[in-house]
Amino acid sequence: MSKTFSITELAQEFAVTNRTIRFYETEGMLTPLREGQRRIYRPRDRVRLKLILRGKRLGLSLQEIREVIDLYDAAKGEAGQLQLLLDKIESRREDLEHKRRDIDTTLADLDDVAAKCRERLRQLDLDQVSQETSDGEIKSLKRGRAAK
Amino acid sequence: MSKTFSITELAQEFAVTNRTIRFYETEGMLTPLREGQRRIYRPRDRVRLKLILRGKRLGLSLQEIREVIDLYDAAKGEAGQLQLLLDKIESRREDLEHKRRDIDTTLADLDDVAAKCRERLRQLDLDQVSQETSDGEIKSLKRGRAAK
DNA sequence: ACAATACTTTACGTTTACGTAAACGTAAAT
DNA sequence: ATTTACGTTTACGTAAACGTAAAGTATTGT
Repeated sequence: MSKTFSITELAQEFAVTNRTIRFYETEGMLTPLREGQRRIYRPRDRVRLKLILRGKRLGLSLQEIREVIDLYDAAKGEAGQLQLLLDKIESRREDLEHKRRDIDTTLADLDDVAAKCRERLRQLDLDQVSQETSDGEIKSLKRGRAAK
Repeated sequence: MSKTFSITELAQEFAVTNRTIRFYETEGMLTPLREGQRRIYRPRDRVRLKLILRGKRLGLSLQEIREVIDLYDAAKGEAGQLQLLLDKIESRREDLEHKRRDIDTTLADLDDVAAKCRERLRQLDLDQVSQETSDGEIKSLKRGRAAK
């Protein structure tokens, strides 16, 4: 009923190699069906791959990604496990929020640098204009006027 | 005038090994002064180390981190370079914002799982209470009532 | 029938980011 | 004087995450 995918389809959709997808399988992170020898990926395999790649973008190791995915799966688990699970989730949340703050800080820093950049560009423009109006033509680009 | 640090001070402050700090130096990412044979780290070295480690938490490779740091340094660069620099900054910003969205998505997912978790816990509690009131004591934990 | 296409397994190679051990230098404390 | 603490260089080792052939299988179009 629901759609399935070949290895190459998935590889292309997510811009990874077939080898990478097979590797994730040997690591027990994907479990496609087989049709004879060929791998058949169901939507749930695709979701998993998506989770794996998202984790990678965040700099998680495959081991950490495995743990995250286990969190999802563990939602099937029973009581005693549940509190432990909630604890793990909380800890993961703290890690992610830390990363979020890192990102925000970095973005602010980049803004800062970009602002100084644009300022400097404006300054160079002005230099040029005043040279045009006072000189009638541009001789050469001034260099070395430090931005303090 | 301004404070300096020994390698171990820095290592402890940021919870890395001395080896790691030396490694970053061989990679040209840190350039401490020397006092005889010993390395003397200035505040700017400390800032760099902080940038490096922040980058690592975000999953950047040392190469990528180098490029980010170059962006900061390149703020000394002149005109022709400036636009190119702004472009690089913009591209890095997009990458970070992508990661931010990834994080938000993941946080939302985790919330979801946690919610289902708590719900299931409440359910288990209720089962237990009804068993206590109807039975007078707890026989065993029910299992297998799928959450659908 | 046969070539092309898509997929498979097996297995060794590679890069990154350090770990770890060996052997030694320098300065302060006992 | 020598132990202790802290640092140094040199160099081989290693785990993670794939890359990259090599050689075989299965299906599909002509």
